[in-house]
Amino acid sequence: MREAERFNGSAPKRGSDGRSLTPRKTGGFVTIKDVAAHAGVSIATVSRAINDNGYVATDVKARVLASMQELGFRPSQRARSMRSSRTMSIGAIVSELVNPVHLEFLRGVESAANESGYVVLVVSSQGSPEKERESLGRLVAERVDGVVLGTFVGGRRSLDILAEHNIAHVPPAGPVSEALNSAWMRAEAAATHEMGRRLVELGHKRVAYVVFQETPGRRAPGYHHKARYEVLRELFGAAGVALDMVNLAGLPAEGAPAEEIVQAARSVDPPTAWVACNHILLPYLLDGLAGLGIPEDVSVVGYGDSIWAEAYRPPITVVSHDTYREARALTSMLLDSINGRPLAPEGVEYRSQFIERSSVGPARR
Amino acid sequence: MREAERFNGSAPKRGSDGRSLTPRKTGGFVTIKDVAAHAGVSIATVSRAINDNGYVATDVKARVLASMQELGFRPSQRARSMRSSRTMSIGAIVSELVNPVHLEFLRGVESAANESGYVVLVVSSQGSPEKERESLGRLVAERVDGVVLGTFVGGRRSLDILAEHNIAHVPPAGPVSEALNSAWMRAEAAATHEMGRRLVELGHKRVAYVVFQETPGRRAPGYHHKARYEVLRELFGAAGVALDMVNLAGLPAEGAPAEEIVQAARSVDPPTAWVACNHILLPYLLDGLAGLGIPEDVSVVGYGDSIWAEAYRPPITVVSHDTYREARALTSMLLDSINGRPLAPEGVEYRSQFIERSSVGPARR
DNA sequence: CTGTTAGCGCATTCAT
DNA sequence: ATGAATGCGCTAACAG
Repeated sequence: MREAERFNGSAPKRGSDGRSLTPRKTGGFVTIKDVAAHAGVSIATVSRAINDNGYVATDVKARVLASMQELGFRPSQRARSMRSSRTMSIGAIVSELVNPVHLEFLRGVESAANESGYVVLVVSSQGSPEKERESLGRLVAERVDGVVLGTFVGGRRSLDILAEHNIAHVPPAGPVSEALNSAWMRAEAAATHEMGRRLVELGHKRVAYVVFQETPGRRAPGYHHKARYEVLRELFGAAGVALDMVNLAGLPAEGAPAEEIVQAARSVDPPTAWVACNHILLPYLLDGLAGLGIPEDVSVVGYGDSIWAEAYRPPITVVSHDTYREARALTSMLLDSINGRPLAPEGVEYRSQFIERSSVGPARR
Repeated sequence: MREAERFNGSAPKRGSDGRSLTPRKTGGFVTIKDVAAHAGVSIATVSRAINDNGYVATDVKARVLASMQELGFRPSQRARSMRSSRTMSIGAIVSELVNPVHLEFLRGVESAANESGYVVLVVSSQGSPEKERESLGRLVAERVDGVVLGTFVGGRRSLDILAEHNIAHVPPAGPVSEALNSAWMRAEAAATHEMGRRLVELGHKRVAYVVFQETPGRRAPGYHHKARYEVLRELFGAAGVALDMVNLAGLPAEGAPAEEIVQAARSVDPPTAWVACNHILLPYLLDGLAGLGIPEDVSVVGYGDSIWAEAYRPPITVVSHDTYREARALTSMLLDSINGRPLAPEGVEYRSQFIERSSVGPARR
């Protein structure tokens, strides 16, 4: 049997022609009215029974619940939101769905949201501020109760969309251009500083910091790596260590190592330590450095940890933080705010850490 | 400034106390009524202007559009769905948000959905059939127009939830217990067969197939690896190669290699080739095999590709398919069906491939 | 304790 | 070409 046939059979589409003249009868879903009729009560009673709200005689309630079961009734959350102005949904936005760290983020958001009965709308900006605004607009149209910002690229203008529509969001809007979230930034800066000091200690004199190049249409989630870069620049400046920014035009093509990395590694005075600003860059960096011994020839550091970084030989040194935990905490905070619950006074606790593994060693002389 | 304070300031919650006496005025969103008042027309005219539907005088239309702009009006998709029985949303369900392959899947779903103006609700089952049903129930409550099944664990009973509510879904429901999707399975079986033949050819006499152990509360997305295992068992049976199933109780703890793998590798007659049934298992497998030379001592094969598998030294041989492309195609198919568009007669084209890299070599004698 | 009613935001029909 | 009125499914106010 062909695929398409089986598909058709399994999923008859509702309201088949796109333009029936009368409002379609809710696409064949069981409604509260059906339940009311079946149980021989009014819809108000059904509503009360569902929500355990107001007075309902015990036997009546039992009858209603039985009818619900039998008919397979699921109250429409959409209809509910019409009245309550709560949609029980939140949005999560990330720049691109390619970085395993984003998956950690989504996992955190989803788990915290689900625990509180919320669903998560996932949208991405694909690195484009324009696309980002479009995606946020979609979340507005869906009237999500709040938005968790993973990575975002549009800066203040994007946030204004949410502010304009009075949609709660985390992290809170600070001066985005400086640092999205100062607590996060502080933790990250401290760990970055620690990492930098270690490289200095090991005698590295030239360090490469690998980032994605920004283009007009495609921006990197800016506040992260720029601030880190500043930390390193300052530290290295004082210690007499050169810091090269290596810009990748994009994700290298399949099988071909990144040209920019290969070039930099072949230069007259090549870096003896390489830092990938981004977890997704790390494997590409490693691929680009193929042939060089780690850490005999070059040391390697990544941002963001994963089982792969740990399983790599040698295991890769990273600066990382528990994205899952932080996303969970951030989401809980958002939901607390939405529901008027008291917020934890300390906010989300960010803990970046420098995890030294054997990919880092003394600079080659 | 403390986190919580900044947060509160940035996201004033709407309808602060949980029980205002009158229906809340839509949480402060601009409505079609506001636009109508501002433009000095009726709401019907605004509606027509937005949707380019029916007759609207050109100048009136311009005025309405200007008012929309000025007021920052975004039509509520939720209110729209009330009438149209189309929510312009679809659900995507995966077992767990940990496997990078799932991220590829979500990326495919999201991109295809967005192109058609749909938003994606992401839910997970966390490997539990019960949780899966709950999550699907949430999607039903949200009245999604369709669901893309990534991995799922609840079998027929889960699908029945969708069928009961007449919600379109892909892949189509076949006899789940045998194979969710025969086209997919065929492609996967062919590539698996090729991989197995190669191992035989290289003289391997004992092969380990590493999977996650199922427990009552936690099931592996079954149809994948069982079917593959069968392919290998048959092939190896004929060739006189032993096939060991190595069950991992769960994800190994941080830093500690999986006990089950270490044990099997140390046995009297250890496997000379190892196959990870799952991309997320691969790094754990590599970690567990640490100390053994690849491919001198043991050969390694993974299911599902990623840049990490490629960047690993040696690069890891995999059986993989383009999850992103397939998820996109699957989603497009779902949307075509929902919108009554003709379906591509051939359905989704699945292409599994055996990608041999240097992690596979002759069996050690 | 229960039923009737109004209205959430929007698209649509029917009058004008 | 436009406006008034209706109803999608549901909850909450009010009247029995």
